[in-house]
Amino acid sequence: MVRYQFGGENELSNAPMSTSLLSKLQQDILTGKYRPGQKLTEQNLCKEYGVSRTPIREALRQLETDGLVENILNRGCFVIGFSEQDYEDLFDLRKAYEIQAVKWAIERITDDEMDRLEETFEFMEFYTMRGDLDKMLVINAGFHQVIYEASHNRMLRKTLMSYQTFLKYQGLNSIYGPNYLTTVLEEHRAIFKAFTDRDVKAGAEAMERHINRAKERRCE
Amino acid sequence: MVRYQFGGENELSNAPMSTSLLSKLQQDILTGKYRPGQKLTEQNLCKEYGVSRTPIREALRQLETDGLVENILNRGCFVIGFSEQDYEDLFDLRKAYEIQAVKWAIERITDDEMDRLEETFEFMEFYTMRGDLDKMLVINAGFHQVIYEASHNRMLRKTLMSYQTFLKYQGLNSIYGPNYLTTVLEEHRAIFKAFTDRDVKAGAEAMERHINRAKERRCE
DNA sequence: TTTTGTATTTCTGTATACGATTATACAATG
DNA sequence: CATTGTATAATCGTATACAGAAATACAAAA
Repeated sequence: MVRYQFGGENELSNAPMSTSLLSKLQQDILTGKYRPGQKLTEQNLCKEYGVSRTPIREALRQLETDGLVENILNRGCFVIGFSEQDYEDLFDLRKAYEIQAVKWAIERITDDEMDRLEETFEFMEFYTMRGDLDKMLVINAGFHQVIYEASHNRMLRKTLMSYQTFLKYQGLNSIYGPNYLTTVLEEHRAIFKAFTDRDVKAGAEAMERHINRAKERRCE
Repeated sequence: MVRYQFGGENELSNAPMSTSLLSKLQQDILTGKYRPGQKLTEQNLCKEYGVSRTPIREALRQLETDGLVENILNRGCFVIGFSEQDYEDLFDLRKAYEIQAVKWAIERITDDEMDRLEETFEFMEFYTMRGDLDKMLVINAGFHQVIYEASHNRMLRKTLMSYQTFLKYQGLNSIYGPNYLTTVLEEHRAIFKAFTDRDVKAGAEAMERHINRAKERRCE
């Protein structure tokens, strides 16, 4: 079974050029360039992104399965809107999977992945001290991503990655706020400790607390 | 926010004809017509399904985001294989979501949905008595689907529906076996009772037991 | 003014065409 | 015999073409 390598924007290790088109569309929808309910005309998108209809249509099909647009026969693609309830729900869905991820990760993590987790956590400590918010956003995401990798489950990783992307562009994972940086660090420390202790139960509990707090402060 | 209506094969209420192509491909991959690692050549698929490359490619893109095939740049699509571990894991992933679904469903179920759940459960009792296995497979799936609907969360519903499809074609939700029919009925009865009692905690526990048992007997 | 019918335009769904990349076959060379 | 280089064929990615459905515009009628 082929596994993808840990990386930044691109999902696949050897992504086709059209993946960048998909990412752009995804970003433009999630950041609100295209409003919920708005029709995405293929020809307009062609002009907008400078490609022909074929790659546009393929990207739209992927966005459809991702649940970002809805395709109605012979009428076109429409941007799907999300309610306040949807946003709240998302934290619970994510929580369920993050807990499962940390459980499996603690059981299955390789030495190499453990090294990366430790390294990432140390970066987090460093940038928290420095108070570098932008770097922290990236490192925070990276910390969770190492856990996704270490869970060694493709579906779980894929889903949680897409949740991250969703939250990122919706601006729901900001860590701005009073002392959020240090409290988030402590939450992550508890998770990291569960890894060094190889304590699945503690890891699950720490992750649950982490996401619950995140939901409260609407951030990560 | 538009919601899809409860239905059989087709995900969307007004599905384009090409959705049937997607379903066929999905089925053929999951039932093993195309083996893991096998390359899916577009022209071969064109001949096989009697359409041109465009709809084939769009279907492949959707299968890619569904995680059934992997697309490698300029080399083509390859069927993804699943390990024994993957199959086991799937029950835990599904469990996490089914529990969340039943929690939300008990809180959010409408009168109309409650009627459908009751009706479905009564069918289950009837066909269990009759020992009609084929009907039970459909009704079982339907019982869960009503819960997905009642959870009123699009993502959750979509994911659990795709898990059902996966399990169906992989033959992992058979209820064949000694007394499985009656034990499954009792598990579902506990879930149904949680709805009539409006007891979220009991519902979650009943669902957890149900999926745990399902994992044990590798069925639904 | 509102509604209804029709003609025109627009857009989607599908098929086909073309350039670029990759795989294959086979001869030349060590 | 194994290996490398080249030519050919197969296949992918993208652009374009065409048929049919839907939206639009507008005139005619209530």
